[in-house]
Amino acid sequence: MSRPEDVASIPLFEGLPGDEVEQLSAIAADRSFRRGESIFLEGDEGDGFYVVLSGRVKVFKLSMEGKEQTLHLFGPGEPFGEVALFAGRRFPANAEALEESRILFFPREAFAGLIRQNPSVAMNLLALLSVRLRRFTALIEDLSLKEVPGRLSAYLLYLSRQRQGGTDLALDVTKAQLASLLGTIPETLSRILGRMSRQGLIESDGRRIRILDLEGLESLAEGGGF
Amino acid sequence: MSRPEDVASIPLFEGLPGDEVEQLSAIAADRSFRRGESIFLEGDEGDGFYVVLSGRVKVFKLSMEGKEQTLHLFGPGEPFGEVALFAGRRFPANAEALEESRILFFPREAFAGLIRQNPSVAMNLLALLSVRLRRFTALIEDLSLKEVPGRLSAYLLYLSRQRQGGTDLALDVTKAQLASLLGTIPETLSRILGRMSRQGLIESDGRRIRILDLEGLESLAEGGGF
DNA sequence: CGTCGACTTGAGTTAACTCAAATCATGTGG
DNA sequence: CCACATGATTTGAGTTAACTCAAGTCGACG
Repeated sequence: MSRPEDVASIPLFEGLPGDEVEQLSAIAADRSFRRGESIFLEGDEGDGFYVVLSGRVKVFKLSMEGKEQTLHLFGPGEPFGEVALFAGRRFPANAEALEESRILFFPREAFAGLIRQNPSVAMNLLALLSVRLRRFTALIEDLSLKEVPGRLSAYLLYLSRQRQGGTDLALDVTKAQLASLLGTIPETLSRILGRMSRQGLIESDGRRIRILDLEGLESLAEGGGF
Repeated sequence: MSRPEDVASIPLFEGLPGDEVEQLSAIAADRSFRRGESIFLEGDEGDGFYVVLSGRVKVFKLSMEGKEQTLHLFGPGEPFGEVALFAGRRFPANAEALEESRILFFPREAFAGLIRQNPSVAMNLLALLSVRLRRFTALIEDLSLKEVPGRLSAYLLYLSRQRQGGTDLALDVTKAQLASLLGTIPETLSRILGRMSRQGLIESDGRRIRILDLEGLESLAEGGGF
């Protein structure tokens, strides 16, 4: 159903013996999704989990009124939907392809044994879930204890760190997407970008953002007022 | 350092062979904390993890201005601080005893081997982290997509479910604590309890809350307006 | 009985939201 | 190469949930 080299390329399965990889790829389904296509919905039965091969996937919550809170964006090599395997059986959120994406699906049974036999897979999973827990902790902190400018600053600083401290950033998501990631709405994000530009903290042109005052941003991200 | 029967009573170690329990209890430190005493601070090096034997522990984030967001309350049998073992090495939040508590500390090295040798411990941990991830997902949803009355309703319904659908609830935390759990402040919580009482949704007297209109609460928790 | 912590209430402020509309960017078909 | 359609972004005006600060009130315990 899927190619062994694709399975072997997944960090989660790093160091897995060749025959196990073969077995896994025999049962994994290789699926494609178009931009905007739904992969699963909150409440769906979680009969397995997914790994992004190419493209990008958004995992998000939806409120009754239609507001969206993005929990996480996943790119190539990253697994998602595993939580349903270990607790609760149902997906706690929605997943949708942000662009044309190729995605592997591993059915649940394929997996129980694998983990027992391969402690390294279990360790990888533990590390993975821990990292995600840490991210969620940060998101909760942001939502509860920071205002939008603080969250935006934290995000920009995170991007800057990811690029070895570069101050020339190019958003890899739309601003509406970024708003959803920060727990706000596009209008608010737009106004705050404007304000931060006027104050000389950043320079913003479309998806290109240049950081002008790193310390100013840091103080904002820590919780300093405007 | 600690008693084997205490270690054996921890659900995480369920089904662990006797000699492993002995080994673990030999290296686990049995510590006591007074009400309000700090167990660790955000940013501290995580050289191990903890399990509550008795009492209660609050894990929380603190903002610059002193507002607190409770992430989780832990009771007897529950481990906390494990995230630092698998990712990041440092605690992402603060922990403090809410009351006189006895707590076991397991140093990091005690553990790496244990997991490799005992798949069931690894599975227990995976399940544990998954449940926590699910809770955090719900908390993020609450903070981002619901207003305080919705969060409070969800919490009351959760308490009611925990008590087999009973409608007579007794808070086991102070209202200030509850406010922090819901991501708000005591004043706001107080006003909203008042409003919900006036509307006949609940009856509130000190820490005793009686649910009068289950459906009304459910509609609020789903995101319906007041 | 006085004190301390927990809780409530009042008054005023504000960040962020909603709704509506204008503007800009991009890509497609003619 | 232009004109329009579509989606992304910005701007404006008005509203509101929840916050801050300040001042009670309540209740339990020494």
